[in-house]
Amino acid sequence: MIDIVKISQALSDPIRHKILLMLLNHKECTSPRCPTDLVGVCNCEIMEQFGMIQSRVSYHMKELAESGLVTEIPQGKWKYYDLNKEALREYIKELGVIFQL
Amino acid sequence: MIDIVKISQALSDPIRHKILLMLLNHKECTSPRCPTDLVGVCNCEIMEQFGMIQSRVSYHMKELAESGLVTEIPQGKWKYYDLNKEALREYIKELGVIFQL
DNA sequence: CAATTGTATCAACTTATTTAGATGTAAGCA
DNA sequence: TGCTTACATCTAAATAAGTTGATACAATTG
Repeated sequence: MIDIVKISQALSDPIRHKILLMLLNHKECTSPRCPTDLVGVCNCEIMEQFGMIQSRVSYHMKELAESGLVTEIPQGKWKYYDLNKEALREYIKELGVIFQL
Repeated sequence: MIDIVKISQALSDPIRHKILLMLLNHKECTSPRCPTDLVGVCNCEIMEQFGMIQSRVSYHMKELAESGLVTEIPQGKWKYYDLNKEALREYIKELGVIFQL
């Protein structure tokens, strides 16, 4: 079941909002370090894209994952993220239902 | 223009969420103090419904009004609030557009 | 197996949000 | 006009959220 307040909270931070958009439009990670041919965006990309340190990225990705907006895909040492469009769809659907739109 | 982050922020507080639902299902204020036959919910109702002091209600209603989710209707000494469904509709529409749902 | 790499978590700190109580202001009423 | 009522705003305090640097840990690599 969807938690409207929690998802709203996750969406209410400008950086998380940008990260979600990045996940949406992601291309394969070009870093030679990362395994290629994987779905999702890796932490290193997010760090580079926004000039954020690792623990900060980790914190925000955890928030997003706990809200359900993002799916975590651990790959050995690495961790990838995928936008959970279905959660977003349920969120807007639920808003429509409870506010009778 | 809709500010997704700001509206998400407004929605991300449990009390504000409840207030919005109250505005949605409001009936006429039964308090003998208030002028009748007015659209909207008055502050006194919100205070009573949630057992909140006046300054707290004032704070949250300002947040909601500034996000655009709520319309303020001053009536002399009183202030009434109306749920702005159109803002909610634009919010979910915009989410759909930017996240390509 | 030792060194390296990627991520998680912790503790300390900073910043933002929420709350309560006090005070201000303007409208309505005796 | 003076009193009361409804709401706004300010200040201070409490709580929550976000940031950073340090440390821990597990997977990978040489």
